[in-house]
Amino acid sequence: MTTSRVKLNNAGKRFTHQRALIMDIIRQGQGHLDADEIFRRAREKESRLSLSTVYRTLQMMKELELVDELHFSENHHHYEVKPTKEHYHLVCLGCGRVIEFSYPLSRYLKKEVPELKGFDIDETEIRVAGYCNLCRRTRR
Amino acid sequence: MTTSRVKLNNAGKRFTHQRALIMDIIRQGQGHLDADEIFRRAREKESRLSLSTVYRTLQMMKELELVDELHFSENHHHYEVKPTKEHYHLVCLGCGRVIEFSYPLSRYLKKEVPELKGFDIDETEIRVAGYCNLCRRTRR
DNA sequence: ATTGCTATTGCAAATGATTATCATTAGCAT
DNA sequence: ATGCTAATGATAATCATTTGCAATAGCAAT
Repeated sequence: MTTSRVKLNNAGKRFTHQRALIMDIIRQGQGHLDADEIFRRAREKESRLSLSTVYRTLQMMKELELVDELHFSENHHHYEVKPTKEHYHLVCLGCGRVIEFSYPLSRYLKKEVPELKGFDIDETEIRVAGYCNLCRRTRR
Repeated sequence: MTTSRVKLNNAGKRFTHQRALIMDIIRQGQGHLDADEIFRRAREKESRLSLSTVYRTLQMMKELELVDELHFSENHHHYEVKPTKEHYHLVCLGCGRVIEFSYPLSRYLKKEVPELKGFDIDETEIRVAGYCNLCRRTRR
């Protein structure tokens, strides 16, 4: 998409086809791919792509606020395109499935808590962990 | 403390002094130590302690619900004793400082969202990232 | 107390995730 | 088309966590 090209150029960055590819994959990934999965999918199109490039691109897109990094209960992160509508995540501890839900933060959380604690909010993440309807059946 | 001893025994686990030490350190750590910091502090008392033991103990304490694992914007986790009062965390992106705030989840988030999505909730984590009053001054 | 079973430990090596180095390649302003 | 320099690929380095295994030590039964 041309909008990311503009955003990159404005930041003095180059619009490479590796970056375009990685962004496309995240966009199509429906919001919860990890670096390695992005790498594997991108490699099918561009077999010489390096994993370093994936990490570097993710890092950069985070800084330019084109993507958000999500922190689930794992030791790697997940990525989604910067969302237009406010939403958070249910993560299934059984199968790893991620379900989005929309939720407008209360005034209390957005204004009063940060004021009380003298804090400038950059981003808020809500992660609800549990078991999806398939997995709770299967559990012992 | 004798309560963790009982909890361990009930689960068929042994109460070793390594485990007692690690729990004490987490308890005194005021809720946001990572594995390596726990290891370093424990080592001052018990110089032969192994890092593996720290990881294994954390894993076990998580399963027995003696500690909670927190996921900040880093690639390692942090640990706190299972809290008695509901609270969540502000994390400073400048200095890493962690500030707790109490916040009762809305009925909507606790009941309606999971029902709507067919989800059994295990735990909920809210992470507010930003800059504390010291760091927002220092920023360019 | 002593014994015996086996969970737990320490150590070292293995694995997984991410970052850094550096020579080569390729955007993009001119 | 040209030149400057950011970005890439490949590899090695680093950080975080897990695993395998022989030695050790809880703890239940004597």
